[in-house]
Amino acid sequence: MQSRSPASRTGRPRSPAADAAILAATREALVDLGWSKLTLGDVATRAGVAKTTLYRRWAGKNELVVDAVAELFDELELPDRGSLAADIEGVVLQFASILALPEARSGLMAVVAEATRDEALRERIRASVVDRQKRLVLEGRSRAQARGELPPEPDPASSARTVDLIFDMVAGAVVHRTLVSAEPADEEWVHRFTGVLLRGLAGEAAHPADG
Amino acid sequence: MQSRSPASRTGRPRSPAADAAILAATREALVDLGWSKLTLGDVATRAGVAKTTLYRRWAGKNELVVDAVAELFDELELPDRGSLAADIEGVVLQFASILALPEARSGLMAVVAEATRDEALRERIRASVVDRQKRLVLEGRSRAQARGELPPEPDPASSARTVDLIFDMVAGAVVHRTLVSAEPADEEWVHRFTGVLLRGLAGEAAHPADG
Amino acid sequence: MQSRSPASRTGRPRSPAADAAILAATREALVDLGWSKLTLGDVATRAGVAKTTLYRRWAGKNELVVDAVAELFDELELPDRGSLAADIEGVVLQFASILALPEARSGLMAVVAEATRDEALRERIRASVVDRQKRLVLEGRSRAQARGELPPEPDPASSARTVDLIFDMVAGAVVHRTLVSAEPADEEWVHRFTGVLLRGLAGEAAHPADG
Amino acid sequence: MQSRSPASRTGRPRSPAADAAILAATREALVDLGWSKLTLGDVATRAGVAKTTLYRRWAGKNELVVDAVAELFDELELPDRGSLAADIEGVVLQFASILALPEARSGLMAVVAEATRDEALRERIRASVVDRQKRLVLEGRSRAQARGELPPEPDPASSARTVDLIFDMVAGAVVHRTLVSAEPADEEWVHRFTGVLLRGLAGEAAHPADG
DNA sequence: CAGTAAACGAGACGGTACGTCAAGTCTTACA
DNA sequence: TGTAAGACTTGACGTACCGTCTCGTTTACTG
Repeated sequence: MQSRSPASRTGRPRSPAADAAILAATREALVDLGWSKLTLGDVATRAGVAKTTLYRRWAGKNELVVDAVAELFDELELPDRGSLAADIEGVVLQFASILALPEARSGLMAVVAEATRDEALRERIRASVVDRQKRLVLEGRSRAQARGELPPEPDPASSARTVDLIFDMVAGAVVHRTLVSAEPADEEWVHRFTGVLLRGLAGEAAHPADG
Repeated sequence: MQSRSPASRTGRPRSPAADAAILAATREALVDLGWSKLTLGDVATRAGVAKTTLYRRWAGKNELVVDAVAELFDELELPDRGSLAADIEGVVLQFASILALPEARSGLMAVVAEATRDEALRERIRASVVDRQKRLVLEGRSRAQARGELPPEPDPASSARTVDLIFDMVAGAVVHRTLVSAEPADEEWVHRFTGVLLRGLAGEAAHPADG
Repeated sequence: MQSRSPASRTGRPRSPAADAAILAATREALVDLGWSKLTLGDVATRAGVAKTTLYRRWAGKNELVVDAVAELFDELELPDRGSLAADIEGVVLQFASILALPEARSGLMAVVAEATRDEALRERIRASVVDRQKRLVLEGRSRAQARGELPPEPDPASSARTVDLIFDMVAGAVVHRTLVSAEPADEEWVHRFTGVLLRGLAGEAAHPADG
Repeated sequence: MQSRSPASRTGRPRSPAADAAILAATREALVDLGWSKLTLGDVATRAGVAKTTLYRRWAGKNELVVDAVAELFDELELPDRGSLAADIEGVVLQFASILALPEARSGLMAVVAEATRDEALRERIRASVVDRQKRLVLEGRSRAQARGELPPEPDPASSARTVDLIFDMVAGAVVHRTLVSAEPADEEWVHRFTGVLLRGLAGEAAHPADG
């Protein structure tokens, strides 16, 4: 989340506890206040830390919230439920349950909005949140290939494009359902969505770029 | 966007030009500054209007930006390209081209983020932006039914659920592709995406709730 | 103390009560806290005014304190005690009694210190505090001339130099006695000092520039 | 300037060079920045010393600056120019030349201002700066008595009062001339001032407490 | 000549105040 | 009554120093 030159060996070392306290306080403040009313002074107070300590480690509200929210996604993992469809449903449900948390709802869309005008922030989100979860798609696919549910990938470039498409469709649909439509992404919805997605992708393998 | 009691007949009437000027100034400011640096004082100045005038018509930044962005979506229409797939590709491309506008990118996600903690704002977005475009899905479907590409809807409740699912998938995927992945939703991508979606939905008709 | 273009006729006018409240609060804070612990935020709070209102009218702590202290000196006046020596003793005692006020002690030397590196501030002090009181020296001299205690001034240039010298000696001695030596400039001291000064000046008239 | 218990005999001794470096850096910073912008962190950096080292030796900015400025006055000495008037002119000119140094101007008045609310600081200034120079007055008087220019002192108490008065008048006038009037205390001015002072004091001897 | 205790540099730490900025309200004169 | 102008209160901003602390390192005296 931040790094100093490894050469700096001198001086008082940064308190490692402060990082964790600040990120936890940030999530707590997101729940209580939401993004727009969250102030760094308040986060510092909640964390029992001076404002300067916070600014020494994060450049601003955006970066702080990205890191605080990103930690929520680290617990995602691909369950082994025996079939591709069931595996995917499981991970989509996990994703939906994270997006149901108020600390994620409030913060995530806001930093995405900020990222539309801030390339570095966009990169940080991609690195901390998005790319970190792409492993799930890859893992799910290779597991399905091992089961014989999917054929091996022929072309790496087209494979990457497919992963990206899947990710945009899954993440986009769940986010839109949860935040814009404000309806729960519950088991029934996830089941329907996964069905449409997998059937569509199955066809995609047959008609990779036709009309 | 605002209403006065019909009884107020006395006094100086509100300038109708001011509304348009303010909304245009808002979009201009969104382009120049983005959501977070946009200030109502600046919008008022750009519109050649006093801050008081602006506050008399909108409750705050959120409401103002929703209205300013909503106008952008009014130009969406369903082209008649001869087939369901082609029609959908056309409207998705239009949607993507709106999301490519900086005034939409900056503002839309931000108000969605705000809406996670503001029921009234969420309703305003749904009314001004989302529901207004659901007509496209309905129109596309009935046109396809007229062409014989789709069977008539049997059950209105399941029909509504399907429309919602389609909308979440289309809007979500385009938004995610555009704003998070920060890749253009160009013809090639839209073609692939539409293919997956329609094939998936075609199967959905056959297995409406299978396991 | 501050002036706006006379053309600004529009907009809400500045509250005239705020000026007085701020200056009084400044003196109060000088008494309670002294110069170095006085903060503009605290002054604003005491005055029942927002910090921005204060900054709209004064550029900073220095300018504010000069104005607050200058008002203290406006009450100085030359008593008519019947003789030059008695008149001067009277005014020196008044001056000493002002310097005995904690709000003057704390603030005056501090702004003089600041003024060593700020030409504009030095000018403001001279205009607000020093020059405003030179009238006392001039008035005392003309009154003494009317009484026949002093001869009429021959040369205006040398006259101005003499006034400056008197002022430096009177103000300097009282300030040093009060603030550095930290002894009271009481009647006995003022009497001795005035005696030395007047006898010295009487001689000066006879030997205006001897070697 | 600081003292440690004589019992501390063990451990690394304080660097004697650091004291000198810090005081010199303080004067340098006074010249460059003036009192109010001088920071102890900056002084430490200029002295090539850590902030902790500085705080181990001085309690704060006030004490540090008093010591740094006091050193400037140590070079004052009474020249033997053959007459009381000439001797005094000489020493007043020296005093004026010190007050003309920016490091003295900036710092001296500021610490005097601080001293109005800090008894210990006032005592430190008196010990380091004022009393140290009173020797000049005493020395000048005894030399003049040796020359027969002044009668021997009859009463020690009245003598001390006279020394104090002289000191307040000399130091006060030069300081006011230099810092408030912001005019140079040059030879011509010093000559006029000294003339007034000595003639006044000569009379004082004749009328020690009359009107 | 090893042990020890203090001084030292570096820099993080909890604070306080800074001066600025925007939000949203209020007060004026004018239309 | 609506409007433009701009003063008003409020509260957060991000920065700068304060004076303290905690490190790892250096340097004299001492046993």
